[in-house]
Amino acid sequence: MDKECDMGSRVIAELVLHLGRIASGDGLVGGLTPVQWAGLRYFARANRFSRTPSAFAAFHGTTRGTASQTIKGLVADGYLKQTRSKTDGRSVRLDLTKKARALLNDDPIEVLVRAADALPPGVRGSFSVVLQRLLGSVALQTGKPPFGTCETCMHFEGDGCCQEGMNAYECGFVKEALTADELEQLCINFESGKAGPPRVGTA
Amino acid sequence: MDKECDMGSRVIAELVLHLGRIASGDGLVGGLTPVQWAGLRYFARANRFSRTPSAFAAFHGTTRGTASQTIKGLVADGYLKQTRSKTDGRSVRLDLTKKARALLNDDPIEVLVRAADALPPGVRGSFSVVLQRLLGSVALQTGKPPFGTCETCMHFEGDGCCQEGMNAYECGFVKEALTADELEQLCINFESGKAGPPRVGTA
DNA sequence: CTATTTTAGTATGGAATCGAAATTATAGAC
DNA sequence: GTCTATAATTTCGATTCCATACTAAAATAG
Repeated sequence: MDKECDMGSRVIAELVLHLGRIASGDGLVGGLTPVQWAGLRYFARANRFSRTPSAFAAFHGTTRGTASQTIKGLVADGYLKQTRSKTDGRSVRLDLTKKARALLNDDPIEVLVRAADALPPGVRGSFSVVLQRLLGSVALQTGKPPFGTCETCMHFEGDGCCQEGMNAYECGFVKEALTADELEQLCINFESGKAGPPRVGTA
Repeated sequence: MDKECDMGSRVIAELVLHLGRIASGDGLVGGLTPVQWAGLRYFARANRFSRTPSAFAAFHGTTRGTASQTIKGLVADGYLKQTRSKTDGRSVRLDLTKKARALLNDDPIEVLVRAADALPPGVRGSFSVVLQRLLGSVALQTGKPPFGTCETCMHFEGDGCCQEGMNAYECGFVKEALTADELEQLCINFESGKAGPPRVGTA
């Protein structure tokens, strides 16, 4: 019984790894390596506080040195643009170029996106929830940041209504206002804890 | 609407990749690289028809040359044992040594196994089904073998009852008898098509 | 039976990746 | 001012990966 459960869990773990491997596209796709694709995806999904070499290293589970190399290649090829922070002379922010956004249409994981898109909507939703739960659990065990979005972050404040003297949305961690777009972007400072806030706009 | 669906699917795809990456363990774990771990897992789960360098290359989505190198390293370190086929002088079968089976207890994906084990049984079951469906869809799009088990394979024959002149279980593709254990092992010749046969034993 | 083609597996060389350690530069503490 | 911590980069050796070429055995054609 316990054995049977354990077997099912191990199959799930192996399936996740296998699916990730064959979907990430072996070798070069569109001139980019799997690592470079991972970088492009990250900088496309991360919010402005998280588009740094260090945050990408943490997200990707590698060292800052390796991350720096990957980023250097993407900058040299014209996929990322570097801008130094004005408030912190050490910090650097990376932004995708138009060339990169165009290339993302040929992302090799589109095969997996299409596969997920073929699922019934209800199944897709619950599947996504389970994935995030697994990710949170693994992140907790390995001591890595879970990288969630504002939706379920304990630092998220605001209800979408512009009241006097306060912003519609705000991050209590960096003490800055957030645009509606940024609520869906990944953040390295994510911390689970608060129940999901009310959402407006695209329901 | 279509956009919203697409977004959810893309998030799912990225989650799968990310989860696979951070769960596969960065760098050496127990003296093995992630690729070597993948090899050990494969040869632990594949049936005797599939424990060959070519099958592993197909499963892992790499070339035969790379697979051969990985296997060479595992054989040299005493984790795999090579035996040449008696019927086909070219073919080679790889089997795990006791040393390898012992090491598999320290598999870095145990963090993901534990995470999956913490899911409610019902959720775990349906999650696994969706994973397999995604894998099948991706395999179909990329033209790779889906690598399933007898349970839903169209080549599977038999009902567990030893009748006169026929085996309890048999594979219609390689025309050989199967043991009960082998029904749960991965096979490169898997082809989806037949509804699941009745199962006996561990329900 | 012999020649050709196909298949299984193995080497080799170059490009790329990775991680550890050392380096530079800035921020903040005392 | 000095010291420590942090952000990012550089360098180096080991490893991985893929493409290509190669050997050997089996299947097929004639």
